[in-house]
Amino acid sequence: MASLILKGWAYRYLMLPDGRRQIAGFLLPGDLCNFDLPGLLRLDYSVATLTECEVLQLAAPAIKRLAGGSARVEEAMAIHAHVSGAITRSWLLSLGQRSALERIGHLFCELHVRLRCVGLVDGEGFEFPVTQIELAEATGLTAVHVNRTLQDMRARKLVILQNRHLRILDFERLANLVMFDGAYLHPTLTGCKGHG
Amino acid sequence: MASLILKGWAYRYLMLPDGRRQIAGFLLPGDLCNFDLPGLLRLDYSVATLTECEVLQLAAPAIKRLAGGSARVEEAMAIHAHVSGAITRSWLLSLGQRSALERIGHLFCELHVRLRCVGLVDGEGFEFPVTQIELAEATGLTAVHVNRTLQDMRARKLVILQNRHLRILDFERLANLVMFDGAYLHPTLTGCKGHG
DNA sequence: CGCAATATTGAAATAAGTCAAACCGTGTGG
DNA sequence: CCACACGGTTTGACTTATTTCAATATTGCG
Repeated sequence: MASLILKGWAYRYLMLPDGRRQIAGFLLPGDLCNFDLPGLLRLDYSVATLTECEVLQLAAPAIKRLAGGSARVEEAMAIHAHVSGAITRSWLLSLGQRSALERIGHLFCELHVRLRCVGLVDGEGFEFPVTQIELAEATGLTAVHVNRTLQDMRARKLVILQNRHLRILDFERLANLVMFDGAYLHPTLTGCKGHG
Repeated sequence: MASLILKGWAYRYLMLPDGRRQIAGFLLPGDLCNFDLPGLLRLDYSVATLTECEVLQLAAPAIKRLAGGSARVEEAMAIHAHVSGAITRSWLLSLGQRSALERIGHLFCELHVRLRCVGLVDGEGFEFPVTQIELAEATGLTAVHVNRTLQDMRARKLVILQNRHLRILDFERLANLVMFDGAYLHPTLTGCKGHG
């Protein structure tokens, strides 16, 4: 059994017994999650939603039928699995090596590209239903520091973030500044037809 | 095509264009890596070795034959894939939320459990061919800070690390201190037959 | 209106980083 | 067999990015 997100935002997270929490990835429309685990495996993370979501539940036999029937579907699932691992690794790189501004900026770029692939970005940017607290939990920073860093980014005219809406003012410049290279997202294989 | 590590240590890593480097996981005997990627996918990470390694290369058709032929093998590969994702997520939790001592201690616990599963731990601990520099790159810290933290751990009689050999003096105490819970490694499904 | 959740601000504290030197073990070559 | 070169470790003094704490706005919403 797997879940295909049709609409809305969700996220994966892990927790420490003392309450510290780490968001381990955002789940956007088009994303797959909650795979059936073989045998006695226990899931190591939890999932929560940020907005109302529409989710298509795919029962195991249906998946097998689909995947077995068409090489296309099988390949798409392999691509999805790989890209989703690559995203997690890119977060690892961010948390381990990047500064606060770089982490937040890189995340913005990731989400921009992923949302663009599913047609959720327009000239005005995109809906961004993530509080500063959650942003902090995703980037391994403090909400206070996220706030200050966001102000810095605003002052530098990198982004406009208000009313749960994010707009990247100059994608090239931001991507350059935070060393974002979207190749790992394979946007061309993931629904999006190029153009920047 | 995949590679099965038979002997030796290796690791996955990612790099930033300016040279910063993040180790994204250690590859130990019994681990699988370098899967064939569908179509035009480009691998987002690199692999390097810490010691001489013996690696069994499995060609794609051979894998398919194996996996298709036996539900056991297929399940084992699914378990491996899941546990290896869980390890990456646990690193994310470490980098995002844990202190220096917790990160290093947690990594020691992870490696202890994984190596025990493949019979590479005895009463004296285990071989640990990782320099402090690499330990720093794995934990998102500075080599200098790793050094000082290690001294602290030594002083607290948590571990003995010398001559590329690591010994955890009181696993329970260390695991408790750094909030290590090995459930995500599923040691019982991964070769090891229990006993603490 | 008025709560409850967010966002923002300021001042003070601290974990971790930087820089730079010294130290150590070990293998190599003269 | 000594010297010295190399990678790794250790040390000290100092800087800084980020956290902490605590108060004050602001916003969305029933």
